[in-house]
Amino acid sequence: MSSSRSVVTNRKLGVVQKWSHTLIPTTREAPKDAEVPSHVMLHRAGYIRPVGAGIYDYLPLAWRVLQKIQDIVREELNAAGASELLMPALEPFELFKDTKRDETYGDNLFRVKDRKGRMNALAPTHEEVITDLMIGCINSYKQLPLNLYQIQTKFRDEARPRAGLLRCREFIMKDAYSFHTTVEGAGGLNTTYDAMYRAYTNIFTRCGLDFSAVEAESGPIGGSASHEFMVNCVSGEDTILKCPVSGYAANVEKCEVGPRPAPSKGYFAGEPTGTLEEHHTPGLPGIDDVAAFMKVKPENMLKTIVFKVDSTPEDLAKYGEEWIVAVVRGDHDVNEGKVRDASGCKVKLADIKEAEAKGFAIGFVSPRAVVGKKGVLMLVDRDAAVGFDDKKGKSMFWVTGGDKKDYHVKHFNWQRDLGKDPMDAASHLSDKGFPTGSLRGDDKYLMVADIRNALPGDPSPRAANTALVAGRGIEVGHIFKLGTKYSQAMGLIVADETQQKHPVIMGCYGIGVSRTMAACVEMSHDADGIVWPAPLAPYHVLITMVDIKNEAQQTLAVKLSKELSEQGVDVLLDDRDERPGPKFKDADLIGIPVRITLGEKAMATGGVEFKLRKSKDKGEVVAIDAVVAKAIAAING
RNA sequence: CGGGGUGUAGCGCAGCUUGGUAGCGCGUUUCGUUCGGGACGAAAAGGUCGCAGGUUCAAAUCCUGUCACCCCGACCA
Repeated sequence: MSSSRSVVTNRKLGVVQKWSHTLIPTTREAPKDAEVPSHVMLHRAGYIRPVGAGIYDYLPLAWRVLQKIQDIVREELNAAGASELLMPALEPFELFKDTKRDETYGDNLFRVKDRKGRMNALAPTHEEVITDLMIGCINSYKQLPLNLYQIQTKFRDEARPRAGLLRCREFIMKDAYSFHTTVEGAGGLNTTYDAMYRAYTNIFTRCGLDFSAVEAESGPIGGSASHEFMVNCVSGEDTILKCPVSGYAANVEKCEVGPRPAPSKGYFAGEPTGTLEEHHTPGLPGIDDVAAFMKVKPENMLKTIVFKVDSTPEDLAKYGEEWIVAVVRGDHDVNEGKVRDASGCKVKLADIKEAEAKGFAIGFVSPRAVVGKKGVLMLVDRDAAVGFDDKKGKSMFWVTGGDKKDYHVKHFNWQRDLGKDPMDAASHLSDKGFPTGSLRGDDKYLMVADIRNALPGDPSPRAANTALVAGRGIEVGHIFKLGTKYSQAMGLIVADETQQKHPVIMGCYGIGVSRTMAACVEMSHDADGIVWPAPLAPYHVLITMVDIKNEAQQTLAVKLSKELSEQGVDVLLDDRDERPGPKFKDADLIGIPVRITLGEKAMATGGVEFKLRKSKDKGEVVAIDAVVAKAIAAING
């Protein structure tokens, strides 16, 4: 055994674990509060146990899976040029005050008071800590670029922890931070970002996951500055849209809608379909309720959402309070990020009381509400900015709010009922052919833009005549171009060749390690239990002795375990004094990829039974001296 | 934070309406018979009914408060 004790070795031995010597508390039933498959399976198979809301023990099997994920993460990040370090989970609260994240993170930040009465935070992420570290270590461009990462427990006081390991208050995360003097060129942020994108692709591919890399809500630098890595599975809580031709994929929060032809008669143009009728619509909370009551389809309604501009103190002094009113079709959803981008203003959903004081009858607002109000820009989604239905070849029929409580109107017409002609107000066309307006202009109070969430069936933004298709996913990784947000706020400044001082440009890159384990189970399980991809399985091979008292089986179990582990295979040996039934049930539950069963019948013919967890058949008998090679081939295959 | 729900043995549940000495299944322990997909028989251990008040001769059960957990929504670098 001397070789295995060598300090320097190129061998990696597998482990052999006897089931009776470890803790695998399988259960027939899951706790009633476990609903999602990963939660049920990880509990029943003895991987996790709840400690509190959103807090779990990782039992030996789970910890082995987590370590395998971490090993892959380390190898790929090290190969991508990153260095591992470890920062504390506990940090002084002042660090969060510098970047105002004590406010922006809000109640999600765990706060801990120490014996001296000083406030500390349990870190939800480490931008502040690492920026503070770098301030003390880095002062020249010659020391950059750098890419540093850690794998560590993170804390977030989630409003509602749920779905087992998928949304926890304490979880394991890999977080990386890169530091640069430039965005472009050698050593720039983009180079590292691309390297991390490749590293993430390698990591999730090596984990055996079916995943998509999708564009996510952009960072402060703009462009495609953020990508999410999503495990594809129907139970995912995020909706993603993909273009089947170009490979473009994006989170629904971000997804662009491809070019659509402008209305044939022009935006807003169309004859009234009838006189504007007022209808009393009491006690109808949603668009669908109103639509049903008015006997129209939601797509014939206009939904009007009031945002308030999050003004800087300077703008507030100069322009006063400013508002953005977004109009979309009733069956569409307003996308706040697109409203922000189209208007060029940071916005937030208006406070109901404040908006009502301004004269917006929240819940019953129509486009008419903006007319005559100062400091209001109306953004109209292109699908709502029409008056003529080109498909039907006749003028559109709109139902919208009555601008007073419990009233809606029918036969709203853009040109007639706004009080001003919108075609005139929005007479300037953007380079995309949209009418444009501006918040601080005089009479151009409205503009047309893409401000709604994309939907399946919408045209792809990257391929002609192609429709977007929907999928669902679980976010397991996120890479992000941070820019100078933290370096500027905290003063991480370096001098360049000409002694000019610049804030350092940063990127950050996260992987939810514990969530990846759960997402993998969501993606890969059946009615009987977990089906691990070999790279993440806690053990590669499960050897089951049908009768532990049978000496031939004992001898063979030891022999096969030794041969497999010497080849680097991790072996779990079911040596429990149980009847075969429960052993097979447990084998399926815990999901080890290869099961080798030592039983009298097969051994009488010089063989053992060999079965893959993922296959539905009953397995086959394999000659004893061929089984090691066959197992390794199956694991590597 | 809004809406809904649940706390009774390790797990899953019944009992509560109509107050009267706490039960079932699984699991656990022992013995026997079994032994290839969650065996059978016998015996046994295990619960201050989430917690605190109150009503009552008497509270798992009725009342008040409180805590915990879960689900839907809001939220989610």
